[in-house]
Amino acid sequence: MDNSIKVKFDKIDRKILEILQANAKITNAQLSKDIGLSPAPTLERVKKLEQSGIIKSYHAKLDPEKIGLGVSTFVLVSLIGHNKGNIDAFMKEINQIPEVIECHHITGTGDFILKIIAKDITAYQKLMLEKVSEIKEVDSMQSMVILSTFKDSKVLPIPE
Amino acid sequence: MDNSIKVKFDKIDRKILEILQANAKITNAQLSKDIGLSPAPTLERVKKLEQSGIIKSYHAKLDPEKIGLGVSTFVLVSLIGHNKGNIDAFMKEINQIPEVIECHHITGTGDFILKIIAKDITAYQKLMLEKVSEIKEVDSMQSMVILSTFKDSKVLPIPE
DNA sequence: ATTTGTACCGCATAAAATTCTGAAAAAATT
DNA sequence: AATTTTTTCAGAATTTTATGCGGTACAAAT
Repeated sequence: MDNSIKVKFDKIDRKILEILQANAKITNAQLSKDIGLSPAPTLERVKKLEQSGIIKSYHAKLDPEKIGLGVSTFVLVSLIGHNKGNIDAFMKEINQIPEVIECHHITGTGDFILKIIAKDITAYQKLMLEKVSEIKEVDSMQSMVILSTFKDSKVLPIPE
Repeated sequence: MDNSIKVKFDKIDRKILEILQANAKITNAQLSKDIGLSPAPTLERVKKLEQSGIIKSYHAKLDPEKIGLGVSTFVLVSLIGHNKGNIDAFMKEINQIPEVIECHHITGTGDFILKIIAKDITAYQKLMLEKVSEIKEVDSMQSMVILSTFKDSKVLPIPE
């Protein structure tokens, strides 16, 4: 049995997705030229991709430095227990901390990996001590400070 | 001396940035209502934020599952040497692998952390064996497979 | 061969973005 | 405190873009 949600899209749709991932602000007219269709069916395809949930949302990407966010980190977090209750409680706390941009449940070293962004090291330390460490389900943490980012692509490689 | 690029923005700009991070497809008319200005100055502010580089770009966010990307991982990579030449060579190779979505230079355990996305475990293994491991500057690697993602916010917390 | 459905185009219209002009507010200067 | 200068704003006009609507071609199925 196959429970996965299948949404089919062809070569043209794939091209649309690639373009919109890289540049969501392109006009429909330009997009239609790039993919070799007229504007009407182009827009129709985009709408379908949105409705089907293949395109989830559109976002502006900011320059962290320019808005005063100088420190980004990954944090490996181990919980004291691995039962559902603990994980849910942990997640609830994490969701209330806007500086925690990502939270993934992972295999391997720790239980979770977080991506955190803060103004500076001082603000980061404060955040970790007063917010993250305070979550009672948290056992140990290991921080990895990002020294520089070489690649941060918003374009996923669509298979086939 | 302060070499950082200072770009000032006020409370209204901050609100614009928050909104556009969460929803880049909002119309200028609606955005202007949300922030309490008329369309003309609202657009002017957005354009300035774009020109100053505070807003870097706009992107469509896709559903990885629905485009057939079932496996995401973080990989800690140690290089055999830490000199600039090695790092540059490594970066050059990494940039040619579209499945590597992110690459950050970090402190701590390893030298780099990568975010990789692939169709399935088989494709992931193949990618790691034939592409990533083959980079001669790579010493050791440690993979962390993402079991589930609880938070993946595109909204950075703007300080002040 | 006929039907049925799908995807396309071109055009008309609606909506949105953008530009322009002048007024008001804020900041700086005297 | 008054004046000048600069910045920011609103409203209307214009341009650009998105959207909706037949109508047509093509493909698959009967």
